[in-house]
This record gives sequence, C-alpha cells and structure tokens, in this order.
Amino acid sequence: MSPIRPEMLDALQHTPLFQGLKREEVSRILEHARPTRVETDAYFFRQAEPAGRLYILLNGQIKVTQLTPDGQQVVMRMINPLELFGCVAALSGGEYPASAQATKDCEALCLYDRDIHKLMQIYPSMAVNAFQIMVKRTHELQDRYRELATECVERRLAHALLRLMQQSSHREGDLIVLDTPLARQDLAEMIGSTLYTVSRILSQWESHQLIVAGREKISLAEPEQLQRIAEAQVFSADLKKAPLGEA
Amino acid sequence: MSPIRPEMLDALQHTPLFQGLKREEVSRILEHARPTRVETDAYFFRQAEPAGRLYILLNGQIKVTQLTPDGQQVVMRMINPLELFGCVAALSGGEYPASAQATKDCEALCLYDRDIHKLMQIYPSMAVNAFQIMVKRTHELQDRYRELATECVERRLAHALLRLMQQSSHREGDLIVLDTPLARQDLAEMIGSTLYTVSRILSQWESHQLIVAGREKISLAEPEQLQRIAEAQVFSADLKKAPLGEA
DNA sequence: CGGGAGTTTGAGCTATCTCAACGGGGGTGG
DNA sequence: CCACCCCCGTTGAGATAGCTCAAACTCCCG
Repeated sequence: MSPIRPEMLDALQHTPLFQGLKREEVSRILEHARPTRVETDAYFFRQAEPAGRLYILLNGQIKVTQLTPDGQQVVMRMINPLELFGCVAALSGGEYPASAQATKDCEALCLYDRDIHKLMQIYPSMAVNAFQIMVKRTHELQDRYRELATECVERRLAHALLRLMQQSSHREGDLIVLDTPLARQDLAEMIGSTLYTVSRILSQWESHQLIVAGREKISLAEPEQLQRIAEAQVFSADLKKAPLGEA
Repeated sequence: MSPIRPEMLDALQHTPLFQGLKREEVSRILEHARPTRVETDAYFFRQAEPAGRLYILLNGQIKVTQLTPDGQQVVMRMINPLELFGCVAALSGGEYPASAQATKDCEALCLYDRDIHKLMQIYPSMAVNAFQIMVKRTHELQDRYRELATECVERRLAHALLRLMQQSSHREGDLIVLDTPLARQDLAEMIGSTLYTVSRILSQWESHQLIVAGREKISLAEPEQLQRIAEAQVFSADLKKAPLGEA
C-alpha cells in the first residue's frame, strides 16, 4: 500500500523524528504521508500561504527564506535529507512564516495538519521527538542570533561556511567541497550582510588559500583556520603574521 | 498531597502546555513538580550547567541571557508567568545554552528531565503542546533574527519596546508602563546594540513625546507612532514633518 | 552628604553599506 | 560552431550608521 521503499523506511526509522518507534509503527505513520516531487528552484510552499503541510525531505536540498515587507530576503536555514520542514503546519490556523525553495531536485514526504495531531496522540514518541527537534532548532537559532548580535561579518561568514560544511559536503582531494549551490547573494542573506562584503571577504580568504571560491560553489582548504577566524579574534588580515598552525 | 493551590491549577490548566488535558490529569502531572523560589537577581540556572530541570513560571519575571566567549551578553528573551523555560532539559545529556536570571522575586514549578519523558508518554497531549510551543517560539525567534539582519537600530528598538508592552505592561493614565525593569544596557543586549545608541534614540523619542524614559523604567505614550517607526520607513527624525496621526 | 549605579552627550573613528563600473564564463540560439 | 547575452562575480570610491571612549550629570541610597 505504502509507496515508501524499504531502504527508505530503514533510514527514516533512525531519523530523530521516529527515534524509538517500531518499524511497523513508522510504516503505519507513513501511510498517511504523500510523496512529493519538486524541481530545482520551485517552491514547496510560500510565505503567508495557509500552513497545512509538514514535510520530511528524502533527497535534494531546500532553502528556507523570509521576505521582509520591503523586499529584502533572509535565508533562515538550509534543509538536508531526513530533516523536517514546514513545522508550523502543526499549529492550527497559521500561515507559513517563510518560503521553502528547492535548490536541487527534491523528493519529500508530506503530512497534512489534520493527520499530524491524530498521529501524535496515537504515537506519543513522535510528539516527544518533534518537541525535541524543535528545542534543538531553537537552540541553534539562538546561537545564530547571538552571532548576528555580537560578531563582525567576517566571523559570521566563517561560521556560516563551517555550518554548511557540517550539513552537507564531500572531500575532493585536499578540498572540502560544499554541496550547496551558493551565490554570494545567498551567503549574504544567511549572515545579514551584502553580496559585496561577502565577495570581498571570500577574495581575501582565497588569496590566503583558506578556500577556493567559484561560481555558486565554494570549497574549503583550511577549515581549521576558518574555525579560528570564527571563534577567536583572528582576522584574515592577521594571517600573514601567524602563517600556519599553532594552537 | 500536591502543594499547588486550586486557583493556580485553574490558571495552569488553560496554559498552552496543558491545553486539552483534564483538570485531574494536570493535577497528576504537577505532583511531579517541585515549587521553587528564586529572589531578584538570583539564577534558576546558568549557562553550561547540565540541563536537568524544566520550569513553569508562576509569578515574577525572568531574563534569559547568553554570554559570548569574550564576555558580551545577549538577552534572548524575557519570561512571564505561565511560560515555560529551560526546555533543553527535555534533551538528554545537554547543557543549558543560556542563563535564567530573576528580574523580580519568582515562584516557579520545576520538572526533572527523568519525569518529563515519562509524563509525555502517558499524556501525549502534553508532548504535542510542548511541540507547538516550541514551534511558535522558533517562529518568533526567526522574526527577531530577520529584524536583526535587516533593520536599523531604531526600528529594532521600537519592535523590542512594543514586544515588551504586549508581554507585560499596565496603563497609568495616558501612559503604558512596561512592567520590566530595563536598564539601557539590557535593551541594548536585546537588540544587538550598545547602551549609548539606545540612550540616544530614547532621548530623541522622549523629546518627541513618544515615550517617558526613567531609570530602569520606560513608559509608552504613543505606541501607534512607535509601531509606525517599527514597521515603516518613518524615523523619529521625520516626526516633525508629520506631527500627529494620519494613517 | 558622599558614593555609586545608571544615564546622557559629545567627538572621532571605522566597519560596512551603497552605488557604479567592469569582467568573465557558459549556455543558447542563430 | 560561433557569438552574444545574461547572470554572477569583482573591485573601487565615497558615504554613513552606529560603535568607542571619555567626561559629566542625576538620582537614589545609605
């Protein structure tokens, strides 16, 4: 009956949302889920639309953005496979506070609000898990808020790249290539800056061989150095003085 | 057995966390809760402490702050009666990401992590409610993140005061007095600015009779004007030109 | 009647934004 | 297959919001 393939079920079962549920329970929950495909650049939902659907991303990648009344965009987060998005759907009568746009071709599972509440009553573990996921997410968002409030652009950019690295990247020789297609503008919108400033900083880092920057593609050569920029008071301008690694 | 007074139980039952639970269920849940008192300026918990307790504030007020490695503080949010705090306790093995300091004498109920999970399995509604509370909170935090990323200090400050007004304030004649004891420094830490800039903006607003600013006390005279500053491109500098209300 | 915490205000500085102009590569249509 | 075009990126120069530091001021409290 369910159109979910068994391997996918395995993966989903060990996802934070379904932690502690039996395989057959997960399977039964997913009978209510509708597979959805969305092509690159298309939207799962748009800001201010009535929020009725919650999604689990199976593969692809998604950019969650908020638009200000005067047209500026802010990138709230990137979503990678097995993550939840559109959680506002759990609130009755709300609107999506942001838009979800595919940055690659995506497959996802869709749950409707009317089912979510019911399912969580039947499988309390799922509700507890969802609670914990949101706690963690709030926590992460708080960290980024603190960053934005206290750190300069260079450090925020370093944090952003490191975060993207952890979320989704792969090695190619000595380089760690970020899997996320990222225009300068996108990076700027993630850290509350401008594409010009981002471009300048990336150029500077590239000239110090910390990264390799390309068209909508960024690779990290020296993540540890970036880490130092992100955390301590080391700026790329200072790198000449302390050429390579000391703790 | 339970040390909770009946009136308090009434109030709690209609709290977002206990929505939809029967009175006796709430009562049974609260048998696991331990009343806690904390005096003004003392802490419920501190950042980096192992997170084992979740609280429901009964009365008083709390300031949740995060400290950066280099000693700067950021005020994450103010907590008012019947709100939940310390939710990280729901995650096993975590640390508190922030400190919770009483800004007034406080009473709260304390739940321990080992009980939380159990209770949520028994009363799924509580888990669903907790999930929804966190969804809402993430949503609010996202809004503030967007503000911080895109708006200038003056607008952020206006937003902050309006938010404080909604959370906890009372009328005194023509004025709306904020119930929160707020030093300029605190306001600055809420909006990612400095006490100097905050002081300057408040002075300017006061000279336009939008507010009355005192020592750790602020009252709003023209919330609608503040709203316009917060939302539109009206700055206090422009107020002379548009002396009073038009839509 | 100090003393100190909280606040105000001035003056200078700088990180970052803005605007404008140019560059380059790759996809597309002729 | 070539050329053009468009999108993305770079770089410079100038403007500025807001930060920093320093100093004075005002309450409140003991």
